[in-house]
Amino acid sequence: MGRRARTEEAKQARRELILEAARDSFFKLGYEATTIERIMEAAGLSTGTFYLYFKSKIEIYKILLDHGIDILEQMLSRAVSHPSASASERILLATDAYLAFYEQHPEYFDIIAVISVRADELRERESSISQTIDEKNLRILKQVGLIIEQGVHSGEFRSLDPWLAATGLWGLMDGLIMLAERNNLRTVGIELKALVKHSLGLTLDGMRTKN
Amino acid sequence: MGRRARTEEAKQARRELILEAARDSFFKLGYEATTIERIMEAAGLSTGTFYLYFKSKIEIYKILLDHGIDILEQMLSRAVSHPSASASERILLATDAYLAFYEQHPEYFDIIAVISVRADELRERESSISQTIDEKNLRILKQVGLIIEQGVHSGEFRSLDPWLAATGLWGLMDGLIMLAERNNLRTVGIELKALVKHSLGLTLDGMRTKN
Amino acid sequence: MGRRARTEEAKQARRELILEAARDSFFKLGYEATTIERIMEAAGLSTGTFYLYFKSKIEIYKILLDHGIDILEQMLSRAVSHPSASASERILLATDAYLAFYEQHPEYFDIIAVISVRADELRERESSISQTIDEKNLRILKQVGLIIEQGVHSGEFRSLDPWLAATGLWGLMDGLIMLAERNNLRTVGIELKALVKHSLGLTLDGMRTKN
Amino acid sequence: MGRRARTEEAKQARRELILEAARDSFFKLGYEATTIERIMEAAGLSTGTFYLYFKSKIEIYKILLDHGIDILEQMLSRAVSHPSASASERILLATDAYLAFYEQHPEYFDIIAVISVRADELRERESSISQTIDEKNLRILKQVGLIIEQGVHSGEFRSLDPWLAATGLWGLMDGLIMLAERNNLRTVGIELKALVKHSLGLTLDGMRTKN
DNA sequence: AATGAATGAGAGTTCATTCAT
DNA sequence: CATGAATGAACTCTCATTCAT
Repeated sequence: MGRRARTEEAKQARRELILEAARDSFFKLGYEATTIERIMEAAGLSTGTFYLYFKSKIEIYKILLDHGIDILEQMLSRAVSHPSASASERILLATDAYLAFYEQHPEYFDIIAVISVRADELRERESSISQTIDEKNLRILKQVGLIIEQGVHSGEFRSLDPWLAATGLWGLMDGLIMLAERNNLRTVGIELKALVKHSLGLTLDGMRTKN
Repeated sequence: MGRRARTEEAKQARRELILEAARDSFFKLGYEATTIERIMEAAGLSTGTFYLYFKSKIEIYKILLDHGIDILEQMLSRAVSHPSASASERILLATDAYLAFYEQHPEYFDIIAVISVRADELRERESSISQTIDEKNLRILKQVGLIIEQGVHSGEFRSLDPWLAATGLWGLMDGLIMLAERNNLRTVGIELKALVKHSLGLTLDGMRTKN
Repeated sequence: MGRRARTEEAKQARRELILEAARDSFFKLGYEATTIERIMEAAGLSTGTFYLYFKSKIEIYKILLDHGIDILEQMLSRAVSHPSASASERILLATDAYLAFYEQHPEYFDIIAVISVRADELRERESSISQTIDEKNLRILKQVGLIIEQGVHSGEFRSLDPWLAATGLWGLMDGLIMLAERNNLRTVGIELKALVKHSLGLTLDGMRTKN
Repeated sequence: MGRRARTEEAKQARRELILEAARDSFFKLGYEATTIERIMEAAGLSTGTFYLYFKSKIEIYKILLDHGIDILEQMLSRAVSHPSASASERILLATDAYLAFYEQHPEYFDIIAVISVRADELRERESSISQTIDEKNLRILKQVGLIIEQGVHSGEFRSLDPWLAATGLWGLMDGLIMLAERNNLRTVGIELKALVKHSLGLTLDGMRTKN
């Protein structure tokens, strides 16, 4: 890449470069402690160039949030699309995918779930992005909801509100991973995977039809 | 209260005033976006006065964190001390207490659960407070763990690791309330209480002995 | 002493108490780093009381300066008043007195000779005190000048301007002690007393009549 | 110079500009009373720009101290390098150089000799600079010591410790100039040059071999 | 298009001084 | 008289953003 990104591709590549640098820094230092200068130094570019590609610090954060959710959505979609599997199995696949996302993209997970920026700031400016994020979040939840619905239909799960159940399941996953994030698990000597397996097992058990 | 807090009570009242103002601001804006000037303006006092009552910005934050956990612990202890109740019922009492804490002290909940300060800064200065907080957190978890243990002993629950289950249960509660916090529930038209009841029902069901 | 200084003596004693505390702090921490609160804490009084006895921080500094010069003047007068001694001997007595002043009242010496306050600030407000200080300084110099004059008259010293010589002698003493103050001597392994003796010896030798 | 210093020279020039402004302010107001804002206002730049060129307030002070000693050292070296001259003459050349330094660079002299910063602060941060300064000070003293040593060897001076004598000579110079600095001479109607000439004459006379 | 020097509005914190008690 | 809580201006330093180059 030359000093100037004349072609559209070169520009895109440069944009990507900045995004990566920003993602790493937001992950390592959090939103407030991340400076534009630091991002651009990591990207091997100058400070001013940042504003050629992004409008503001908060904008790039939102874009990353958006990216993260995109990746998660894709990982989930792929995981869930095993048509042959039972609903329980597909839910396990989905939660596994969530865990995998956390492990493979911890930076994105942090940005999505821990959210170190105050919601206000996130909403204030350029609310269009915020809306997009909300919509994507919803789409993910819907996927899980659909699986549960099918499980109920097929008689695998007892009669329950698929939406409620999906939301609860997702809250559970978020909550557990957050415990891990805050190092609260280490103190107790519990491993995240075991915890998820255990908690999820209980919940799925509760969802299944009793005979 | 006069213009100057001469008596010990007046001083305590003023301290409380500042704490409240700080709590509100930390809740609304997060740690970084909260400024001393803003806190003191809300308290109707001048900036310099802050340092008559507190050592630093991070100190007041830790104190609030500590307060919050204290309140939560008390609410939980009171709720859990129904000796006659079954394990399930006592767990419901505990989670109800957690929800009540969230509803009655949302600012505290935010400070405790979302924790918007970088962990580093929280640990760096005056680490004694950080330790206290960690210990209290653990104590809360232990209370829940004990209930489960008793439930296992009494045969109400099937054989399971009380610690794992308690941690999972707490993660679930955190996760669900956080969804509510982020307004994710409103979009889906779900109420927090219903969600908690539902999710908890499933989990407890999974924990119970099957015959 | 009671909580209130009703009698004139009690007030004077309190004034003295504050002055001592201030002197110690100015010596240990310098002018800028000394705070009124610290002074009054050391004096066992409250901050506000300071302004009952002194107009400002700079005023008390000037007063101490004044005190210091008073003490020095007295020590010198006493030392010099050996009427029987030769001029050289009396000069040695005077310089010894200066050294003794430095050793016995290092705090005062520091305030007088090192002068950590900018001259501007010293002159700006209430110039009357500054004038007094200047006058006293002059009086000290005059004493030394007189000794030299007598030495010249008696033929012990060769013909020289007593004022010039006195000023030079005093500058020498100040300069040497300042070297000691700045720890410059320690690096070179020289002791102040030896240095003074040596330098003064040379100068006095230069002053004496050659045959 | 344009509004922005793009080239390396322009940057150096701007750095110099700030250094000059700082030097003047340190000279006029002392270390504590000098503010970054004031320095930069004098330099015609904004406050933030200061930190583009210097790390901190104490750093720029140390740099100036260093500069000053450099200039003095050079002036002395040049003055002293008259190989043909006698030891006395070379000492006079050295002291003349010191006086010239005081007259041509009074701001630097003040920074070097009066030293208005508490030694602690000077040592605390980035102690390497402090060491350099100490070393340079020593080097200057050594130059004078060498001259005296040669004078003793050549028989021009009587047997005396060159180090002691050099230190004493330097203390004398410092002391005399400081008298001038504090305006103590003006009151007495003495001119610095005359005073130096006189005092130095006496001392040198004392150092010479008597026959 | 790219640079990075410059800006300036704050940030947290300190402290001489005031004044209600 | 004495107190010490309260003030608020001033301090050093940071950083998102701008804009001359």
